[in-house]
Amino acid sequence: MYSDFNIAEFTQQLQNCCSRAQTKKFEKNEIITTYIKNRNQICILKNGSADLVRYDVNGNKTIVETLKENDVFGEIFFPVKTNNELFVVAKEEVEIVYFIYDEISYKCTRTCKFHETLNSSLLKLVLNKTISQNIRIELLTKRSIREKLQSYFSTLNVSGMNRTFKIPLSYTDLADYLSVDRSAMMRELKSLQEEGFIERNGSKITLRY
Amino acid sequence: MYSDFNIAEFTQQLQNCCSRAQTKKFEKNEIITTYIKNRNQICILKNGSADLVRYDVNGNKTIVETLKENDVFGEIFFPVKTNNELFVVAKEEVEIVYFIYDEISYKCTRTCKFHETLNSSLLKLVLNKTISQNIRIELLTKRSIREKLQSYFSTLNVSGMNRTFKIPLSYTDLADYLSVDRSAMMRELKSLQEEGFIERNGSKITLRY
DNA sequence: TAAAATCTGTTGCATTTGCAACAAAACTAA
DNA sequence: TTAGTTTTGTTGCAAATGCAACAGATTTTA
Repeated sequence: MYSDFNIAEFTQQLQNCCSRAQTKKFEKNEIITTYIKNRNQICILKNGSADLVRYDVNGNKTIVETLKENDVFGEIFFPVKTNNELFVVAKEEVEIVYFIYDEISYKCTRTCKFHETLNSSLLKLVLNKTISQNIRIELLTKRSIREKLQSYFSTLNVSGMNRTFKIPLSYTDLADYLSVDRSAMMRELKSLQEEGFIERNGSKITLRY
Repeated sequence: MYSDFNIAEFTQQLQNCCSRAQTKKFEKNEIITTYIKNRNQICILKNGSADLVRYDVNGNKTIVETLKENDVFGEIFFPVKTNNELFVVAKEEVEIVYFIYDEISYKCTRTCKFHETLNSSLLKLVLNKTISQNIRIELLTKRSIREKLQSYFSTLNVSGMNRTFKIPLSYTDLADYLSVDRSAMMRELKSLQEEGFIERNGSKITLRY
């Protein structure tokens, strides 16, 4: 929605400003951050991709969010009191910019031009996040695995043009993202294929409806 | 998290400012807004309660959000392109303040003190919304009805002190909120009771674990 | 206050989903 | 290149969930 907002530029300004924003690199499979303390931390993924993951008491893994270039994440988006172990894992080499909201927001001397537009920029960032979350919520409220898959496919097929696409997750991860059993999901994929709704070749899917 | 932020005061300022924010009242069961156009509308519930509801093609009802006093909602939080019929229904007499984000944000003459802090206030509002959504997402990723119920109960029992509380929804609505079948949910409530995890008296629940 | 509408509680049965397990394929690291 | 690890694909079976239906309780409306 806020495509007019240039996040790359914003990130650049953030790094130049006050030295309060830091950049850090991570290797594949490294843990970027754990959500424990209440540090009001905000992070922006400059490049690469990552998963926000939760394990519950039974050892069930859930991929809470999939993060790609220019997505924001951080403790500030979560309630202070949480029972769960939440962390962000790099899926490839990534670079992130992170800062503490309060530091950037209040403690800076409001002299640079950047600070005047800071809140407005952050607002756009967070509004975009809200929209993503609502899409996620819509998927999760779907009652059956079939509907969840269809909902997921439709997000990959945003423009409605590319009826063939590659799933950017392993099927194991996809099940953890849809919050369903993997074998049941595979079964459903098979049914969708047999009933002619999709064609499937490895991680490549073609919609046929 | 941002308890320092006084939303009542903010709403007041909003109404005084530029005449661009409007107030409106609705009776119980009236539709407050439908999410169709992309008006970048933001609403604040001044008092009362409401549900953000979706019906899918099969007629399944989902309560996407439950809204109470001082909660924000509006089209701005949803993707432009949506397949679903989304609307907000008043559960009792309500009063809302609404405005179009772009109008407030850009078109005002930036002379009043209010406008200087507008973006920062909106940011806090939206950050709080993000947190609520993450709590909602956590609930929805729970794999079983039992876990969903427990997750829901724990949000009602935030302080951890009031182990007895009244469910602010009918059981019919609760099922639509958890996105599960009502009879299956009732069965699960019965099991929880029989196994001694809860006591139940109408809409009053006492946690026993 | 009576009638209508909605909600609660419950059940039997069908369907879906989860679990456990395993072999084959694909990928990764030494 | 090879051994180890992870992913994919599949199945049988158990458990959970959904569906349909209905009676009684409760609430709303006329």
